[in-house]
Amino acid sequence: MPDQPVELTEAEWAIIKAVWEHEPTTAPVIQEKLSKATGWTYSTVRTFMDRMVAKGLLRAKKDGKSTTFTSAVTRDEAQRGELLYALKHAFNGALTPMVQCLLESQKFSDADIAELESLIRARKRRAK
Amino acid sequence: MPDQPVELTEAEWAIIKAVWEHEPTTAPVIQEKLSKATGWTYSTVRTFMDRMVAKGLLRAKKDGKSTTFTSAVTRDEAQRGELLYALKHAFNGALTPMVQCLLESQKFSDADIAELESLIRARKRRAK
DNA sequence: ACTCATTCTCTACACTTGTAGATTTTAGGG
DNA sequence: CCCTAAAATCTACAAGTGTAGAGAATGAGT
Repeated sequence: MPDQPVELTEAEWAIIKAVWEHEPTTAPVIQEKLSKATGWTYSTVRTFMDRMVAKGLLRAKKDGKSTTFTSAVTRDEAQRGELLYALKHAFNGALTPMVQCLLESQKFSDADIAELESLIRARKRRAK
Repeated sequence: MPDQPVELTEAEWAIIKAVWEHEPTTAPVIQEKLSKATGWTYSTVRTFMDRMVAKGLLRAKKDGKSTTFTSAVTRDEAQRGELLYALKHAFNGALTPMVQCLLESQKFSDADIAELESLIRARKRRAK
């Protein structure tokens, strides 16, 4: 588990999502996977990945010709970090207004709402 | 309403929150308000505010000696932007996992949960 | 042992963000 | 009308982020 809340830039999100889906993997593979969506060259992708290793977001193991990368943070940790950032800066740490803002976003379907209700019910059972 | 989703840096959040609380206001006032928490000098605060005007986050009107600033985005817009950013990057646009992640954060009290339930009930009534 | 394609390394550069000093402007009080 | 305190302007710089080219290393096949 990471000591500090995990914070990722936009590019880092793209990279790490690809890594999660393919790990253990290599820079050429990630470049290939992202090239369609981003147009990034090998150099660009590799620079990001090396920087992410330096930050402790990825792990690299050199093996012969090529380098194998794995994630050093889980999807869950990264998601939590992102949410925590929003919570702290935009909502001063208050959860209810945050959820409220979420609910007010027009993009909820009735099915979503139903799902939320069951999430809450489950949560209540667990909390008891 | 802003054309593009509003995105703020950490420093910009600090500034705009102070502006919302005091607007219309001036750079010296904001500096004063933030100096305790941040230690920022007038120059620093003013630089941020000018950049925020350039980005359309604040509005400035020069009047005589000093410049009056007002917000150009509402708290709601900014909050939504932050949430949208998290939703898009961390959750690939899927609301339910986002809420789920939120619910799993240990920081919810029973009262919070109850409040959420009533938010959802309200939302259902509105949606009908 | 040589060559070629793959992969890596190194270097670079522009733009953004965080931070602030130095200097100039200016309005209001004497 | 001049001085001064307050405010503004201008310039700057380090670190971080997005982006990539040029050239070196290396392993696999011949």
